[in-house]
Formats: sequence, C-alpha cells, structure tokens
Amino acid sequence: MYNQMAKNEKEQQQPKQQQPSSPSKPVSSRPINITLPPRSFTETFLSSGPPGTSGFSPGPMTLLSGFFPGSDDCKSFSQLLSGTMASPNFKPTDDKSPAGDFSRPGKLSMVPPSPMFTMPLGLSPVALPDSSGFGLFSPEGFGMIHQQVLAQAAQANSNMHVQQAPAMSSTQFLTFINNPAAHQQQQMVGSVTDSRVTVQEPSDFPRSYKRSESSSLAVDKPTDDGYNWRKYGQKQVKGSEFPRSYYKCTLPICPVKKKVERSLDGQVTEIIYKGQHNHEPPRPDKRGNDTGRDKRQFKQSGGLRNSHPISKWKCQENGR
DNA sequence: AACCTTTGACCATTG
DNA sequence: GCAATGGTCAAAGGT
Ligand SMILES: [Zn+2]
Repeated sequence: MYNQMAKNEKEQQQPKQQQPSSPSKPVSSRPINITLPPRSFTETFLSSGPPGTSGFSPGPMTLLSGFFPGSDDCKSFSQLLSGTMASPNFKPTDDKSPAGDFSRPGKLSMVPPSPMFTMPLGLSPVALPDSSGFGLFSPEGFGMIHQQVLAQAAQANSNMHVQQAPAMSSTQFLTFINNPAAHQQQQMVGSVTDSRVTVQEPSDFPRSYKRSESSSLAVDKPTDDGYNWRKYGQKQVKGSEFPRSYYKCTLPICPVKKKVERSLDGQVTEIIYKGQHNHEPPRPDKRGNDTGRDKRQFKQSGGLRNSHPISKWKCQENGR
C-alpha cells in the first residue's frame, strides 16, 4: 500500500521497443517519438544561432558527404553506415577479449536498427555544439545530427568509429569514445564492442587534443557538453572494467540521458547519449557567471530507500 | 535552501 | 521459471 505501487508504476520503459511482439510489454513504445514542445527550437537555432554554439554549418556536412558516398541529405543513417562500411577503411575488429573477461556471445552481424556512433574524442563534447540535442526530433533531423557529429569528428581529424548496435534500446544512442589516453585503448574498446562495426579513419591524430580532463576535472564534471546532468546511478557492466555512470538531463522536460564510462584515472572511455534535448543549453556563455554552485563534485554515501509515491518524469523518454 | 552524488535495492529484459 | 545483466529509483548525505 505504500511503495509497491510506486515501484511498480515507475516507468517501465526500458530498452526494446522495436519488437512489437514483446510479451511483457504492454506499453506501446515508439522508435523515435518525443513530445515536441509547441515551438521548434530548430527555428531558434536557425534563426538566432546562439553565440556559444556554432550552430548549423553546412560546411561539415558537405565534408561528411565526401566521406560517405551515398549519403545525400538526411537519409537513413543505415545507408550512411552502409556506405561507410563499403569503404576500404572499414575494418571489423575481430580480435576480442583484450580486456579480459567479457564473454559476450554478441552478435557480430551488423543490424541497422539503431545507429550508434563511437568516436575517440580528440575533441571533448564541448567542441560539439550539442551532440545529443539539436532540437530536432524527426528522424531526418536525427540523421542530420549524426552527420554533424561525424562531420565534427572528421573535421577534428580524429579517427572516427562508426558503430552500429544490434538493437539498441530507445531512441538513439550516440556514442563517443573518448580516448585521449591512447589508441591502444580505443582499439580495445572497439574490440570489446564486439557487436559493433568499427570504421577507422587513418588520420594523424594529434594527441595534444586531449583536454585537461586527464587529472583535473576528470572526476569533477562528467564531460561538459553545455547541459546540466544529474547522476542517478552507477553500475559496473561486465563488458567494461570501469563503472558506468548514468546521467539524466536536469531539465524535467528533457528526456535525454547519458551513460558515461570512466576509468579510474578519470578518463572517459565511453559516452553514450540517449535522446535529444528539447531545450537550449542552459549556459551558452560560461563567463564569470556562476549561476550554479561550485562545479565541485559531491561525494557522500548513499542511503536506504524507503518509499516514495512520486514518479517525476515518466512521460517523456521516447514516446510516452 | 537547492541541488547533486552516492549507493543498495528494485525492476525489466534476455538467455 | 530462474539466473544473469543492465537500467532506474530514491533515501541519505554533502556541497
Ligand atoms: Zn536536456
């Protein structure tokens, strides 16, 4: 009579939604469908173009086009990927288990239900205007985003990994493999992610790109991408030796979540964005304006949970 | 005071 | 149906 309901009700929107014939999944889930606010931010972006963000630049896109033969505009990203795979550069990493213990049967097949991007972040998310949220909700828009991301990556001259997940969960997952440490690790990751395709661009990647997240703000802030995040969980996944942290955009109306994997040193090994922000970045300018508090990290022990009949945001996600 | 992190337990999905 | 895994919740505690 107290908490059970709360727990039950919760939000049972986990992964999986492409299989309409899911047994215990009465909720109708949609692939890409977010509650779009009355007005489109797209306009805002196109119209004003925030000072902080670079906005939309057709430049990179074009570049991308060059990279991916067959990608016209915003077609299905699958196509794009296909094109990429067709590239001679594409090389599936067969070696697995450099990490050690991750005996994942994994499906090596490349299924294109949900695109997944992985790129060694020579450039931190900051560089990207908004990898996870441009305010575009349509699949087309999403494609665009991907392209942008790719473009950015390409522009950065960093090796980029295009990975495809077999069957992701909800909307989309943008994965950035931040690997300032070295390529070796990145390779490792690629291998670890058995079920994904890895596309490597042979480019001289100046390692000087790595930001100061090596030791300073590594643990402090989870990759500033211009948005505020609240950590709501941490787990140790088998595939990775490092714990994975789960973050949620602080905006209650924003469904965006992100999973960040950090090594003990604080190096971000993997960042997975899910969904897209339906709002502009809270802090376009980061001058001496410290509206928030200190960007210090908090650390304390957790507690026990008792009961709470409240379910904050459970209508968003990917289609209420 | 508001907000965020920590953390164990709960839950959902998959094999 | 159970076990394993991953994802989320929410109390407690810090900043
Ligand atoms: Zn957001």
